[in-house]
Amino acid sequence: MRDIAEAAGVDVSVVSRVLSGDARLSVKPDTRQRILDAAAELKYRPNRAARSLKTSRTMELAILLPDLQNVAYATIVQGAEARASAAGYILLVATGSIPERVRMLEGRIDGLLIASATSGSELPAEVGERLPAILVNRRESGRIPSVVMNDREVAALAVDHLVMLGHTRIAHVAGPQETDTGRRRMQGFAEQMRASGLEVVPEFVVEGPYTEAAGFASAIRLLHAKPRPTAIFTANFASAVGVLAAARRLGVRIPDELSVVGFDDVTMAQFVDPPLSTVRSPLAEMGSLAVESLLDAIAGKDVRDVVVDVPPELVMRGSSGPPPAIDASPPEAVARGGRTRQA
Amino acid sequence: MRDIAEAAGVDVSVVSRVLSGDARLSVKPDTRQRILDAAAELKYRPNRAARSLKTSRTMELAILLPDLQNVAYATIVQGAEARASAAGYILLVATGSIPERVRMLEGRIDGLLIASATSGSELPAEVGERLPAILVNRRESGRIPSVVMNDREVAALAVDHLVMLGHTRIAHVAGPQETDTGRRRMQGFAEQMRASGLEVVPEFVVEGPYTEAAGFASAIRLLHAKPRPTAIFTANFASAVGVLAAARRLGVRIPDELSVVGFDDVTMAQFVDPPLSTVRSPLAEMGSLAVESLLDAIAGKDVRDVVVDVPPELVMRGSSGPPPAIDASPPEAVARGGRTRQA
DNA sequence: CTGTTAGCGCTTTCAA
DNA sequence: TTGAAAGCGCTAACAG
Repeated sequence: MRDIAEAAGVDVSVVSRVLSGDARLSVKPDTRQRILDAAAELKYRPNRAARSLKTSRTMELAILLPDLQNVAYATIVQGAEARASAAGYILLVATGSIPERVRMLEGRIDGLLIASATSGSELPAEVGERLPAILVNRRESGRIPSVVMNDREVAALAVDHLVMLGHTRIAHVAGPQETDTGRRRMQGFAEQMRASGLEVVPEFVVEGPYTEAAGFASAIRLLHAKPRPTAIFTANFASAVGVLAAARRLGVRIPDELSVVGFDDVTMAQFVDPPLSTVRSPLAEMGSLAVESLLDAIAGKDVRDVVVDVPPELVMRGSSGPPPAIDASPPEAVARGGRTRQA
Repeated sequence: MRDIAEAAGVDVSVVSRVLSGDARLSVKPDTRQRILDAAAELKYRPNRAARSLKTSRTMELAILLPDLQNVAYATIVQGAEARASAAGYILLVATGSIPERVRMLEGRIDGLLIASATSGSELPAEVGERLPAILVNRRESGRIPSVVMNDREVAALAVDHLVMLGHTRIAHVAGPQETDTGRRRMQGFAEQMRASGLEVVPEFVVEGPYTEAAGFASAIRLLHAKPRPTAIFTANFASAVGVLAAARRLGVRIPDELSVVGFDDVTMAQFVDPPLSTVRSPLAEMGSLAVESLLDAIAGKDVRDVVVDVPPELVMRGSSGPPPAIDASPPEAVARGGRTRQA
């Protein structure tokens, strides 16, 4: 920068003003141009450390993820990354233990997005205080504002789809109930069941981690129930894959004997067997809005909880259909039974 | 830091030495303790920007990924992240256009891992020069050292498995031939075919992107060939999923009529239909070694290309088996045909 | 073993 | 519209 000043015949402070893109043009166009030329000539590259030291801003954000393997988070990150870039920020992606990561990130970032599920109070004190933070895809009572999608509505849409098809014995392979998404999706399931005049049978709700293995195990249990459910709504994609595998293992045909609807419409959903009907949720939008909130928080505005209001869609594929005939009309069956006894 | 110095009754330079964990203990234990206590008391947090400005090191690395959706890269990142953390570095994960990302990362990181496929020369000049860099999972003639796994060997293992099962008409759903992994896996395929005395039929090698859709399309083509292959080796997991879907679509039974072997043993492999036989490759090790090389490069050592030497494993599941009877013994069939004609 | 000193490269008052 | 000057917090010679 000193070199540029010299080359342009001005003071470094002027160079700084020009190169920082200071909008108020208290610089003669001629001078500005000379500086710009000199900078290009000398291939000037700002020293971020010096700039950070002076401004105490790093222009870096970070997002803490539970797991890089979960493709749903990849989509959230895409949305967040796009928004962050647009605002001139770098987005750092990290996984692992929250306190440990916060300790390592501390001082290197201007703000933190937390998408990891935490068991409550393990957030270091500085998070949300000295370090602006936003919870993504989860809410928590406490000082940190959140950005979530309307999981209940999305879940309700799935249930509604199954109800419309004629299902009445609908089960739910739920996510971990210590996670906020797991709870809200289950709530949406239960609410929509009741709203449709259906009972939430306790044995038809099985909780487990968001993994294929857990989905598999849960479905095995559900499919051994008598009578068994005619439809299963799973709280994420991996679980749905597990459910499909379980049905296959037990020889339960989909969708003839069992309908399955998943959560989050990932690319692979259309390539599994059968192609998976899913509800599509606004993951990218959530990431993008989370960054927006975070930028507000950094700017010192006070930030409220946000619920992404992009309406979910249902993508119907081969894994859902009407319930098996005998189940489609249980009242008739009962009636016939009655008649039989009368006869 | 000044406050600590004051509280401990020493100079800030001593504080700096103690808190930087300077190994050479040219500090009286007593003094050291006083400083440590004061630091804890005052909740001292180092200012990274100031430190970076002085040392011109940021203790941050970055890895550039083609795509966050590809779970194989998630595993590479895990390995890299673990190694980086152990060395006190933060690992930044980024995707997108290389030149653009490099521009944004420039000055914020001490080194760069490049796992994105690039079409040749689009690497900015500073990469590998001012900014130490290592190519991960791909090689390229040029100034940047690489860390790769032995893709040829891994691919050969898959072919060998199929040959041992008795297959002779083996096809390959190859990755993009403009990527290094795509080329090397195809090479491994071809070499092992020849080593097994089998011919590489050009129509049995179909190239495409590493996606489900491409795998699907390639398999449709392969399965329309006459005679069609009895086995398909795919260059990644997503393609294998596409191949399974295609076989299903055409009513080709797996493994009875067609064996499928995938590349990269991801969790989901055991939950698809049928469970996918795969070769397991040393992804995490590759990530870890890549960071190791990068640290060497940062330290100014000269770094050579590395090939991860963890031997691959074959994980046999339901998608591979002996070829259909008529194919298992083509010589016999011919012989019988001969006899018939003789009769 | 500890203190003195200079300065990393930049921004930002303040004064001219 | 430009220049002078101070200093962000830390490290690393070097001297004592």
